Amino acid sequence: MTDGRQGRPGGSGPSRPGGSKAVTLKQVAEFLDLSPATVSLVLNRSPVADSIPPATHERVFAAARELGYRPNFVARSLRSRRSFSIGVLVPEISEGYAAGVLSGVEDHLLEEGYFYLVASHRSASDLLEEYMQLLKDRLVEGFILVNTPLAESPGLPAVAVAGHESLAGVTNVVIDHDRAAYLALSHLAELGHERVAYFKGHAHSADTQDRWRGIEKAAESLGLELRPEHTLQLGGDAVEETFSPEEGYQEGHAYGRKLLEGNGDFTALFAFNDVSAIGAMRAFLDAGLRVPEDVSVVGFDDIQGAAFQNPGLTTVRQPLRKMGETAGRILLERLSGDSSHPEVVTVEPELVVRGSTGRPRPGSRDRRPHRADSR
Amino acid sequence: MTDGRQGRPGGSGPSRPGGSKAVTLKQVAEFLDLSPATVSLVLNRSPVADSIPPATHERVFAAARELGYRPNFVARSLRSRRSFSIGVLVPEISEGYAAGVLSGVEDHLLEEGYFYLVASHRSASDLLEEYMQLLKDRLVEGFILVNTPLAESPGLPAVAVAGHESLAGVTNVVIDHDRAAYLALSHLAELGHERVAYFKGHAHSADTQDRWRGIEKAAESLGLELRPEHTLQLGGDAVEETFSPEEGYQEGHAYGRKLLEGNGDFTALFAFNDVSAIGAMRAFLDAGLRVPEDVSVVGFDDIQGAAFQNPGLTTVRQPLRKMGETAGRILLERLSGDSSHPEVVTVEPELVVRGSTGRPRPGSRDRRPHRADSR
DNA sequence: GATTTCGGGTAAAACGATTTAGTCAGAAAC
DNA sequence: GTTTCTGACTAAATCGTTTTACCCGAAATC
Repeated sequence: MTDGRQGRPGGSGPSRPGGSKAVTLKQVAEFLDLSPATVSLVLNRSPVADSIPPATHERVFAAARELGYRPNFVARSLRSRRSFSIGVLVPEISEGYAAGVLSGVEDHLLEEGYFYLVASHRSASDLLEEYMQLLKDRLVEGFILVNTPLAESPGLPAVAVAGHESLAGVTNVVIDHDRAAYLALSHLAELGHERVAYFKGHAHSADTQDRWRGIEKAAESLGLELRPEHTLQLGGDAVEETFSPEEGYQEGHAYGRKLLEGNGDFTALFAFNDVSAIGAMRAFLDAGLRVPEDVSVVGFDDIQGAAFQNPGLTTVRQPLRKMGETAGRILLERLSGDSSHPEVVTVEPELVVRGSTGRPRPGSRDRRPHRADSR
Repeated sequence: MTDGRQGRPGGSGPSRPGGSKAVTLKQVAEFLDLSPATVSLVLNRSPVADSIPPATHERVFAAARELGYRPNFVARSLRSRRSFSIGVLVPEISEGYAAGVLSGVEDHLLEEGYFYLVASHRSASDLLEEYMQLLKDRLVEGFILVNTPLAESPGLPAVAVAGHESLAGVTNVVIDHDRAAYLALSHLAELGHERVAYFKGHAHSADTQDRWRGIEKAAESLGLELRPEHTLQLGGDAVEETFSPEEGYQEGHAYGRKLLEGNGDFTALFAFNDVSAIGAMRAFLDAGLRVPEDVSVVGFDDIQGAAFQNPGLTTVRQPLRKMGETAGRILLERLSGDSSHPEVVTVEPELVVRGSTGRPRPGSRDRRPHRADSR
């Protein structure tokens, strides 16, 4: 709790509709024939007020309630130099990722009496800096940076979600990629798959590297072989560009076909994200393969559309809400004086099994496109 | 622009990293050997400062820049009783609808120097009221209510997006349902469809009624017949409940089957939203019908997954961003003194044609489930 | 030469809290 | 009967602006 202070006037209190000005501390004091100082000390449960008798405490609270006193937040902010607000920077708020994380952030903050100000920087670093400055001007007490690359330490406590760099003083909340890779691959291995193809993410993304390391470890521990010809890097030479879902889908479709054009000797695909998985799945279906009978497909993220595919996409869900909650919690802990903070916190992904994965066909060694009757 | 005031210190200005306190107006004044009043008047381009010679103006600006002066936002707020913030209330921020609208809201507000505070009330009216009060405490200058039912007038200027009621003093930004219905139905009519089935929305939603009226008008003007046996109401008796996408999909699937169990004499479906459209599309495919050859399907919303269906879902896109922008613009206009405001503003939907619609089969009059070979 | 008008400012009162350093009456200690 | 404590408060500074009501010397007007 921030501090249990300032009991909220009960729902029954007078609500001062419209016209009349808000009640100030001074008015409460006059009403009680006390000084504003006393009223303030009592309402804030200051230790200094310990010597004030219980009867007075009660009179003060009763008056505050009766008059519908609500402390002026701005005045209080000015004096105490606290805003009970934090700044959240995201690439774009309408994106599913950012929105999911925000939901978790909000949950925790509002409970503790904080609000947050959001700004979408649309991956423009000048905008990012400008917004950070504006937020500091507004006295935010800390930052949460969602998927936002940062050149230098912000001057305030900060927590990054899926941060790209590790920066001094910034805690990074990330998904446990090792675990994610293990969940996906052990699921496939248990079903009997031995030859799995992969889409790697775009070259410059931090996620790409971490995830790939996770895949290497998991493959090793599960006895799966990683073959270069089964590994396609999405995006090719694109330099950390933001792709629209549409493009991601197209890319997945193209790379799915590309996989088939290789020696095709694989029974499952672990894609880098859901959109490319869906694109690839479509390419396989178009080529007359059946999913999951001929090829199993696993995605990553669990976007909205994943469940509505035919078959539904098996995928590794990122616990966005939880990541947001964690980020919010850690930031608030730091704000209330906990100067020690971990450099990185991982959260557990979750495997969502749907229809796109199944056992490989027994004799699928030399499989080739199997013409389905329909289409 | 809010007011061009307070030239931002150029990027080259001293940035006072960490330690040293922020520069105050008083310090600037002392540095210049002027009074704080003068400096304030000049920096704010007050008309009172007209009598101050240009040379002094320049000295003041130069000093402000050089010292890296940034006005204390909170102090200014306290004095001027303005916060340059607005409160946004949404059912749940991670929902695609709210996030899309927010994106538009943000766009406009940030440009004008405003920030916004969001609170998700999760459709609990007590939470809603509590948050509104907390936001008022924080001196927000107005509200934007996204898809949020309101019992009584908030005490501040407000704009609702997809508001359920029309409330005094609250402008309602809604999609033009008449136009939306016309877009969808004229597309189907042009393709040659004559018998169209409908999913109506849940009974208690305002959208349901408006949309249905739009459908009636459009059907009439296009010479389409509305048959009761082709009209299914989603949700049955559910009382304004929030359904998860999963449930919506299931419902669409069930109702799609229900349609087929009727006399089945329809060649197209106009669903209430994308999830139910996708569910129904799946039901049709499961039943061996082909989309769009046997049945065309049109959705509503254009959710993320709509494009990734097979076939891609033709749908009426709600211009969420634009609705947010409009809401933001109208609210700011009201805040800058424009007391006249429309009661309702409609924005134009957009038809997105994908693969799920096509010409009906010529002799489809007496069609019955056509068993496809696969499945 | 006395009055008015300007030009170029400034003093000081808000805004509404928080908080430190007292004050002041009465009880306790000596 | 002083002195010393307490207990119960309060005065006033402070946070950093904004803004109204002056002020004062010099030029213009009568």
